[in-house]
Amino acid sequence: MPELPEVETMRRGVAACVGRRIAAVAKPRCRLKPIRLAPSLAQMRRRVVGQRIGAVDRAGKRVLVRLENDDTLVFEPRMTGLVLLADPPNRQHLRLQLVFDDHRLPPQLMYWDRRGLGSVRLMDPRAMALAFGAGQLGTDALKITARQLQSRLAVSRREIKVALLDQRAVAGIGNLYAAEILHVAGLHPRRHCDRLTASQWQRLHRAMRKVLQEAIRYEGSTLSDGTYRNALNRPGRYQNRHRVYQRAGQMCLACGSRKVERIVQAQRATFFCPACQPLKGKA
DNA sequence: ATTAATGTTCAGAA
DNA sequence: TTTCTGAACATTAA
Repeated sequence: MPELPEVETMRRGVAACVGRRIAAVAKPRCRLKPIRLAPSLAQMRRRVVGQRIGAVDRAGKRVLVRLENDDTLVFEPRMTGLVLLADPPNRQHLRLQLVFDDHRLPPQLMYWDRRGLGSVRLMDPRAMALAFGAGQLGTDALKITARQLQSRLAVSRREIKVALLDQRAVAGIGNLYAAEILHVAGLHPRRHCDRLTASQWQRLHRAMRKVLQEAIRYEGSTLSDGTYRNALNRPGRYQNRHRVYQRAGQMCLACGSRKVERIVQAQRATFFCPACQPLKGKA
């Protein structure tokens, strides 16, 4: 479930390999269905081998490894993908290796993906502009202003929880952090965007920054399945600080008066406190 | 043994 | 145009 805090944590870890040169690209043979890789391994080799890594950036929930020749390797972890510099959780789900030409440690950059829904794509500047520019990906959740957030979302008639997941409106928020953010903001997940006041948009914006920055500080959330790991294969610690996510039936930590509830929106679980997050009124 | 649940993105439909 | 639905995949829990 890598969302903005997890992907940002991966990015920071992977940035340790800036300046190193790629000597080889390998796809470990696994009997699983292969992940989406573009272009073909042979073509990717031709364009990547010999290149030095110039920078490591993030766009929403994707890790961008910039090469000297202006190509970019785009890692999209989706559900269970990891970008690693060290020791993957197992051999079985290792999908791609980029081996460095020096003899320093760690020796390689890896893409690991248990479910294999993610992808690794090599894109030139034109492809990058096409994929990330012009309304494809919204402003990053940590860069957007309260005013921008309101103007992008307030026209929608959707429920706020569902709208926050739309990456074209604001980039980086997923199911877990949408729930946490709305709890801190004191907004019911079923509130409709076009019914929020300016001060509620401000509260939402504040809550969004607070939760995401806090989660980055704790290096993201590793849920009970233990899948998410940072670039050094270490788990995050933010799961211990969740206010509502996956806490259905337990007392709300903020008010202590009501139990956290679980509902389904857009076919996904939503968690919230009915006391802290009223559906109607100013709150 | 089967089925549901997990959560991100995209194609295609409403 | 906007919003909704189901599929992609692997694994675990019920």
